[in-house]
Amino acid sequence: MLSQFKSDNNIEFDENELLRKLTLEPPKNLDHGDMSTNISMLLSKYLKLKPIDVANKLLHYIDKFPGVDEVKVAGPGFINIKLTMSTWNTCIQKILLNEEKWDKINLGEGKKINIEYISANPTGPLHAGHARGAVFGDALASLLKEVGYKVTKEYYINDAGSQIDKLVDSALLRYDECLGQNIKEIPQGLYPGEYLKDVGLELVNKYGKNLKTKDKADIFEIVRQVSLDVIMKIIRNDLFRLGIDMDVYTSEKKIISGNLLNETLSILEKKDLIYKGVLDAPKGMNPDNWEKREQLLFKSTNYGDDTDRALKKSDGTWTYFATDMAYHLDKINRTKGNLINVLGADHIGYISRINAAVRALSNDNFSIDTKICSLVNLLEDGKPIKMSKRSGNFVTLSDIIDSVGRDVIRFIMLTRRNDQSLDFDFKKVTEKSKDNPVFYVQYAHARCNSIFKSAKIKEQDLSIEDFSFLNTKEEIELIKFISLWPRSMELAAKNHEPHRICYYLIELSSLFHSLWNRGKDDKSSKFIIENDKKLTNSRLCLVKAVALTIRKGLKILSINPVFEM
RNA sequence: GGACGCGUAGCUCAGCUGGAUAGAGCAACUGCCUUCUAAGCAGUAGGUCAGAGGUUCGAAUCCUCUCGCGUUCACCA
Repeated sequence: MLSQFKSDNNIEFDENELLRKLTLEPPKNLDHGDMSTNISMLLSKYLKLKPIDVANKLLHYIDKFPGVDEVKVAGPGFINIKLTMSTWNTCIQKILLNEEKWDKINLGEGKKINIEYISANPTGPLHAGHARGAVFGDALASLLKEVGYKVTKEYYINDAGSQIDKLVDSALLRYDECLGQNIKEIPQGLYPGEYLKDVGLELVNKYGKNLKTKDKADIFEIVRQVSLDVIMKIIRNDLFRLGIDMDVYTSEKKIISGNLLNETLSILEKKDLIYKGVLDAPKGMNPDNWEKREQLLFKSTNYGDDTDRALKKSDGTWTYFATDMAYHLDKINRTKGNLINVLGADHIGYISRINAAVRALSNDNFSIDTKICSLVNLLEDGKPIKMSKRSGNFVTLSDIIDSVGRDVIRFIMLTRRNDQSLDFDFKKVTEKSKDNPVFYVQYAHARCNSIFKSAKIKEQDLSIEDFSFLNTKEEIELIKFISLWPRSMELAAKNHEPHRICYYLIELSSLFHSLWNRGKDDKSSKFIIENDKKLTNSRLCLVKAVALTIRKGLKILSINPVFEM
């Protein structure tokens, strides 16, 4: 159409440039028709005419397209297109004939993508803060899978480093305790949590008193392994209860003992990205507190970081960042595609160096998108819940699952953009009202199901033929909204923003509830009309399409649909 | 002091990557259960999108500066 228009008007413009800026999408306001385009604004520059006049020129090009009912110029020069009623009726038919496939989009094209999330230290059970990253990462993973990526869900176990020494010491204390020794108070700096009693018990079960007779250095590895086994079992169980199943658990210790650090180093060396040097004190810091040390450094500033980063400590051992680089090289090698990290708000300062690392190690072939999940404030009826890590008195993920259930946690934590902090109020999230979106969406689905029960027909027994009976404004609006589902999913996936799925479902539910209530004031608007089988059938098909879409959305969020409430 | 994020209705938040009159829920006020589930619906009221500039046909959205809030800042992990 563009080239036709070009020659007709004898003008020149860059079609690619235009197509990039061109929009053809359903407008916010449904009164503006079904599709809307800004093409006349874009062309007005070349034609040296007002957008409105351009639009009027364009009208007769557009109304020749099939399925177009009416074309109007509006506002500053938008061209609004109204599609014929039958377009929408066939739309519902297509949906029901291809229940599984009608919304398939192939954004990922089978490309691999690796998403690392949770990666909580294996020193204790998961707590509330972990829950958000866990749910977010998991929903994002299944969303990406849904749109055609090959997704690997990965957990990095930080089973090396000083926190493991602390863990071993804490475990040995509990071991003594299990052997009947009075351990009194847990010393400062060790992990006080009760869960370590299980580790002590396991050590006694496996080794009896035998560990007592040996040097600490000799038993370190044994205790370390038993502690990790017990705690990772707790963590996996917490994740299982949240409905999360990771594909890969990677051990930091294995990364260190393998050859990856050397590989990393040689890649950086070849690219001239490492040097021995001394870092300057950060701006604003008192230079008296600054100790100058010569270290092996990575030139992350070449990739936009504010300062270069240490790979080795001054005593020559690797930094955490160095092993993390090696780990990311490992992920790049395995994935040969882009990476995603889901981290907590306290890792904000880490983003730019890991970006630099991935770009350097992948030769700029791949990139990493770091999603930061902001803080979760736990509240009980508006008042903050006090937690103290010191006393081991903090709310665990397991506690939350016990009190509100998995579906509520998942939905609430996803009904917010990841970079916004989130209030999680135990009282509010179990409330059953519109204030609580979980029940709102579930209720819509339960109502769908209830209609089929009243009609004494099963979803799969509906006849999918004639939908010309669906013609009220509200029905068509609902069909239109359902047809937007693949687009919503695509946008959510492209932007790595699973919260959009939640908001879509809430809006869909709202439209459905509204349609339902119409039948209260006006009996002819009910879904089931006693003596009109055809009308009833087509309306039930619409209900089915709603139910299908809600289920698809909930499936991505790993939330079970409810059939009765 | 630097980095990153946030600032939208009294409160909690969306806003489709630059579109038309900025939207939901809660709280307030009006209505709707003999009816396919009222855990719901319809309506009223509530806004200088923190502030000031800039980019253009057009800005809550992009850029710059200012203010406020949050997270963070060397060999920890």
